[in-house]
Amino acid sequence: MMGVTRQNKTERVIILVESEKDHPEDGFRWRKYGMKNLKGNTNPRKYYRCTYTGCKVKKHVQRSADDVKLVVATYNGLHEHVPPPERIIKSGTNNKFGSSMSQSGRTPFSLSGSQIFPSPLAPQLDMTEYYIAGLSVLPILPVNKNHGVMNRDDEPKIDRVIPTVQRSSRG
DNA sequence: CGTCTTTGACCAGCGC
DNA sequence: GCGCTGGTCAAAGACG
Repeated sequence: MMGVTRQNKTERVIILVESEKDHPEDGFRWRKYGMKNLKGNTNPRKYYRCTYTGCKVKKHVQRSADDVKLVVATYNGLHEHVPPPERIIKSGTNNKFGSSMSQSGRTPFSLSGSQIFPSPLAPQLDMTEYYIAGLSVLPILPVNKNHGVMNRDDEPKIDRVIPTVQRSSRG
């Protein structure tokens, strides 16, 4: 059936990203399955589901009512897999893992271009790093304000904010 | 032809 | 018990 379950026990990761796109790339493949206009936010919330076979990870993306440039991506669950290589390759052909890392050599963490996902069987890994790795390479900012995001079930675990601003040229 | 996006309707949980 | 809100499903259309 619908299966409308309040997953307040599921691993939840909330990431704030400054992006002009409603759905910033994170390395995984997502399929949109719904959209809803929520109260208190003029921007609609979009629901995505991981299309990876067997993966039940879901996420909803919503623009902050305070900053339209701020995209709040809430991940429900953990990926028990790694982003499909094809995805990485395709993305890398442009400016994702491939060029961005190979040329700049800068990595978000201790990850290397060939070891971005060291263990595909490590669901306990901090998936946030994966998300961020796929999103962009930027410093982490402390989250002081909740932007009024999710206050219904419990306190969400906002791991970090990722302002994807073009700061590379600014220096 | 296959995949993905869009959109409306339905159902469940919570508050009053 | 009723109403509101949030979350998900399913069908149709568009694109590669």
